[in-house]
Amino acid sequence: MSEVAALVGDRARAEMLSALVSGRALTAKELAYVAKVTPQTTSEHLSKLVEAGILTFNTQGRFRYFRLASAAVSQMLEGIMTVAASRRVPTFRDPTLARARICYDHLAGQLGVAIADSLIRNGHLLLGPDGGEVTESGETFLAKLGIDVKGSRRRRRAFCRPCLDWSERRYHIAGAIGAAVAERCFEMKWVNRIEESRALHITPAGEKGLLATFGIKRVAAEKVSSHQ
Amino acid sequence: MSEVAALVGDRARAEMLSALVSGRALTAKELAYVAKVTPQTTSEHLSKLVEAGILTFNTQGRFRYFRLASAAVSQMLEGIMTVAASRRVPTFRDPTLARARICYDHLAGQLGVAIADSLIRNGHLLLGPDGGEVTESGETFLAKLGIDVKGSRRRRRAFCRPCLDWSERRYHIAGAIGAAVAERCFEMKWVNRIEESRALHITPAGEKGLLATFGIKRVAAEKVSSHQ
DNA sequence: AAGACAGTTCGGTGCACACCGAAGAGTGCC
DNA sequence: GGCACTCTTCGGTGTGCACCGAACTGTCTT
Repeated sequence: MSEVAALVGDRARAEMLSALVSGRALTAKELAYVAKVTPQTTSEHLSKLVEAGILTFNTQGRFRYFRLASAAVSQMLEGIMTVAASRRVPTFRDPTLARARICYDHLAGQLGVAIADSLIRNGHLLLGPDGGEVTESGETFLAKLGIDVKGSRRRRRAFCRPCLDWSERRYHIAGAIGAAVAERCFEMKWVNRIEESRALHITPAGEKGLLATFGIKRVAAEKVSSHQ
Repeated sequence: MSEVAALVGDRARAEMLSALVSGRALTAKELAYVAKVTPQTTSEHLSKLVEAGILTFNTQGRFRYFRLASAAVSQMLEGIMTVAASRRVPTFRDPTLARARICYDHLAGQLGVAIADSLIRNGHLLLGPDGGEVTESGETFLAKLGIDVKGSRRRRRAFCRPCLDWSERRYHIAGAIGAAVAERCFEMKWVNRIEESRALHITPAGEKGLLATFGIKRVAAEKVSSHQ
């Protein structure tokens, strides 16, 4: 256990892993940039992480694209982040990140929690610490958005999993259905990735769509959450 | 994130934390013993872990009893262990640990998985990566064992949660109901804690009871699991 | 074939920190 | 009060390892 934790325990490697929780595959040079170390040092770090089964890569020409090796790794990192965040003063280095961000492959932050809330309020979703489920009305509702719930359900991975949000300290939707919702939001250009970050930008079309679909009024305008 | 992971990343501290995943509260001296370092060194480690919100302690006379600070910490450690175990060759340092052990406050290892399997097979329990639930017939069944399912359900903590077993690579029951089952097994003297370890010993009464109740024939006799 | 660029390997430097011995503070028992 | 015991604080030592510069391999471009 200590070997794995020690790998995550290095500042530079932790920065690289945080960047990869976005689910994207990044090249060694990009990772060097986010970790603020030279390519030589990055290379050492990456080979250790691959050796330990935390990352995998595939080579395309002279580029090497690194990504998290498994969902177990992603879950481990979320676990560490949750403990780390629980200690921190409620000041976020990046308020954009608290507003809307990507968490491996699904939406998180105020936006992720707001979507989950809206679905729950309207009887489309059940979500608790033990797990989650989409109701029949939810299946119909999401179909109108262009999401194939039955298809998601058939996939091997967890279908609907609660994910504890480290900034909001509440649950948002993960699993196949969480990924499907996020994918549709990208496709419809409701949200854009902000370069070099897990943060997301909500487009004007997104503001409209989110209000019309989920009744979400500008997450940006919401006060910093009021719990604890 | 890196600070928290770095704390777990030290060999001695990781040994202490592993010992505490058993859910028991241990004194500084006991932790010094499991970590194989002097009391002075242990004291430093413990104060760092408390400072970081990973451990808490309560003082009783001249003793200080340390325990994990929260369920989030426990979940983080399980996550790290899962990733660490996924890499290891399928040789366990301690086969007793693979057979039956305590995982925070519930049963794990071959025994934990076998109990979950039996309950599922008989329609008493639903358990998947997304969560779990006890059925009506399960409620009746567990009541006969002396477990108050409704009472467990009312508790604030997660009621029935899947926990990925690092030795079996399959799910066993965690959450309030998992803790309740474990507690009853202790009360009925089906299993005993083995000193200084998370491992459990199955008593002769336990062998009988487990066979009669769950149809489990000696987990000790089972072959080392056949996956991967 | 030459140059540009991505990534790796090697060798050396410097710092952070785990560790222990010695000494001190607080508690319990007789 | 005196002694035993648990735990902590302080100071000094040793080492593991992150880091970089320099040099090398491999791929793409022109």
